[in-house]
Parts: sequence; C-alpha cells; structure tokens
Amino acid sequence: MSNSKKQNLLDAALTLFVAQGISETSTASIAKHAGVATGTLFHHFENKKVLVEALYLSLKQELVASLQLSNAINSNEQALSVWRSVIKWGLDNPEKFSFFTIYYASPWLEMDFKQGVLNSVFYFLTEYIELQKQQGNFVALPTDFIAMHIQQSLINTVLYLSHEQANILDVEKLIDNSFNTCLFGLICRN
Amino acid sequence: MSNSKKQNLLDAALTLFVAQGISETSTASIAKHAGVATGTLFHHFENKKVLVEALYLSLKQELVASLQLSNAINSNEQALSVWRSVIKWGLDNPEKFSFFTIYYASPWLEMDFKQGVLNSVFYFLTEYIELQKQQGNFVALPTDFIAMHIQQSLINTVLYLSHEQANILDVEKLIDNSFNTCLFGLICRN
DNA sequence: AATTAAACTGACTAATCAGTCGGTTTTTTT
DNA sequence: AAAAAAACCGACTGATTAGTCAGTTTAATT
Repeated sequence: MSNSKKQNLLDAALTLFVAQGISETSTASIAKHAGVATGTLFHHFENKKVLVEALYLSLKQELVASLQLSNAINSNEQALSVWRSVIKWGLDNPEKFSFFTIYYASPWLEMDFKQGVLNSVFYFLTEYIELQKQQGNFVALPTDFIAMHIQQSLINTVLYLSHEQANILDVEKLIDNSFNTCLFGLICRN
Repeated sequence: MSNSKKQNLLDAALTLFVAQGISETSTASIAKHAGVATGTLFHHFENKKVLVEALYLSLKQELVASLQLSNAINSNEQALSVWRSVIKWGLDNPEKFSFFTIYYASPWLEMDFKQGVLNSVFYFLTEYIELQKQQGNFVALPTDFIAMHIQQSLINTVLYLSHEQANILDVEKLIDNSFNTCLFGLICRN
C-alpha cells in the first residue's frame, strides 16, 4: 500500500489517543486500526512509551517545520507572524494539536522532560522575551512565567477556535485580537 | 480511627492520582493506601468513575468555600480579591490543585460536562466579564474566550509558583503582577 | 539464483485490572 | 438486649493488558 506500516501505526495511534486517551488505548487496538499485526508494532517501537514519544517527536517536527518566519525587522511583527502560523497549523491539524495538550498533562510525559518540551517547540520564545525585557518593553516578570503565559494564550486560542470556529464571523480578527490581548498585558507599565 | 474510611479513600485516591495518573492508579492500590479492603471502596463508590467524580466534586466545594469575597464596591478589587484567594488555596493545596489540571485534560471528564465544570467553579466569572464588556471596559472578544483566558492565567500562576515559589523573592508582588498582566491585556483599546 | 537480512505475522503468556459476592463485624434502631 | 441495617472484608473472577516468540513473507545484496 501507499503508506509505510510504521507511519500507519503513528496515524492510528494519534487518532485513538485523541479520541480515547493514551492510557485507554491498547497497543492491540492501534495495530488493528493500522491494519497490522501486534508484533509489527513492537518491531518498530520497543514499547508503548517509545511509540508515544515517537509520535510526539514527529508532530513537533511537523509543527516547527510549518512555522513561517516573516522577514520583518520589527520584532513584534515576527511574533505576530509566528502567532498566526502556529494557530493556522493548529486549526488545520486539530487532532495533532489536541495530542500535544493531552500528552502534556499525561503521566506519559515525564517531569524532567517537560521543560525541554517547551523550550524545543518554542525555542525562539525565550530569546524574544529576554530581548523585550532588556529593551524595557515587557514587565519585570520571570522569563519562564512569561513564556508559559504566551504559550498558554496560544493554546487557548487554538482550542477555542477549534470548537467555536463555525460561530465566529471573523476568525482572522479574533486571532489578531488574541495576540494583542496576550501581549498588551505584558507591556511595561512604569 | 480518626477519619472515616470514605474520606481515607478520597485522600488516597488524590495522592495516587496526582503522583501516577488517574488511569494508572488501580482501585486495589487506592484501597490498600487507604488501609481498607477493595470491597469497601466499591461499597462507597459504585465504580472507579464515580470515585473520581466524587473526588472532583469535594475538591471543587472546598475551593469555592475558601474564596474570600471582599466587600469592596469596586468590581476590579473584587476580582483581585478572588484572584489572590484562588492562588492562595492553590499554593496551600498543591496536590488538590494539580488534580484539577490532570482531571480536566483526562478522558475521565466527559466533553459535555466540561463546560459545566468551568462555569460552576468560576460561576461569578461570566457575570463579571459581561459587566465589564457592557461598560465598554473590555475588548470585544467572546465571553467564553475571555473566561478561558482568565482561568488559564490563574492556573499558570499557581503552577508556576508551585514549582518556583522558593526562588521568587516577593510572591505577593508576582501574584498581583500576574493579575495585572491578565487583565491589562483585556482592557478595551479603542 | 542464492543468500542474507529485515519486515511482518498472530497465537500465546503472565500480569494486572475493575468489579463481585458470601460471609463477618460494627453500628443503629427498636 | 434483640433485631435490623449498614459498613466492611478479601479471596475470587472474567476480561483486558503490554509484550513475546517461533515461524513466514518480502526486500536487498551478492
């Protein structure tokens, strides 16, 4: 068939994980859904945890690859450009985006690894925040805290639009408004 | 003994759920941890799902009961007062607060119920937002979206402080700053 | 074409799971 | 104090789980 069986397994896992939960999805059902024997799953992935991590890594790569960095000099325009392209990817790939949120809150992602996840998906975020703080544009909150704030605002926007997109007249406008709501709160008020 | 066995079961469930995950915690281990037979667990709770819901409901009651509504006339002072007391409760009860976040992202909480959860924990939030919007103080974003934004900012602050509290010199100040960061972003900019 | 290696199969296993049930203890009611 | 009800016990069960393995098919290499 067209797709490799390894990719079929990742696709099936994604669908079932998002629909039922990671722990609630058996390896047998993933294999069945992928049209493959259980043994094949464990041929490609040493165990279930490795499969989950492989899925996460492949989706992370996909998201990062999709980011369109504008060639604007203005730092805020860069930020808006990233904001828009993350949301676009999230809306185009609701299942994949949803996996990030359930994986992040699940016991399958170990604590030690968590910090690294943030930094690697949004590796540019820390630099951006540090720069704005140095220039006195941002409030004097810890960089990690600000990174959390921005990331979560982004996630909120995608999740909200995923559920309510049909009811929103001007999606583009809401996206830009959410960006402003997120960033205006951070502007230095001294 | 001092505590009722039903409460011991809820306490044990909370600890194990937060440490290992809800699905990853067996009813047998909850009973053992509570110093109780497995049959006793199912005497008090029809099944595991009922136990999880009972735990959630009892913690929600506890949180809502702890909220100190100031008698300020100013709506924003009210909001700040609630903001502070939710965070205080979260920092005093990290395990309980953490349960909310894992339960919310887990398949144990059904989609239909999700909206109700938000509204019942922060039942005052919708009214507050509608009022601010009517008075032209807030941006013209959907109320649900704003509610998500505020709730998530609150959760972020608690989670950040839970992990970093020791490194923060002035916790009170960060709490107030997080409130401002959340709300200033929402202020109408026309 | 022959040899080797990699991908694949699915019946199987040992462990674990949620939930049951017949019987016992404790508490409440009369 | 007797009777009734509620709480409690823990060995047990049927179903499900992640993962194995001996053998088969397919693909790559020589």
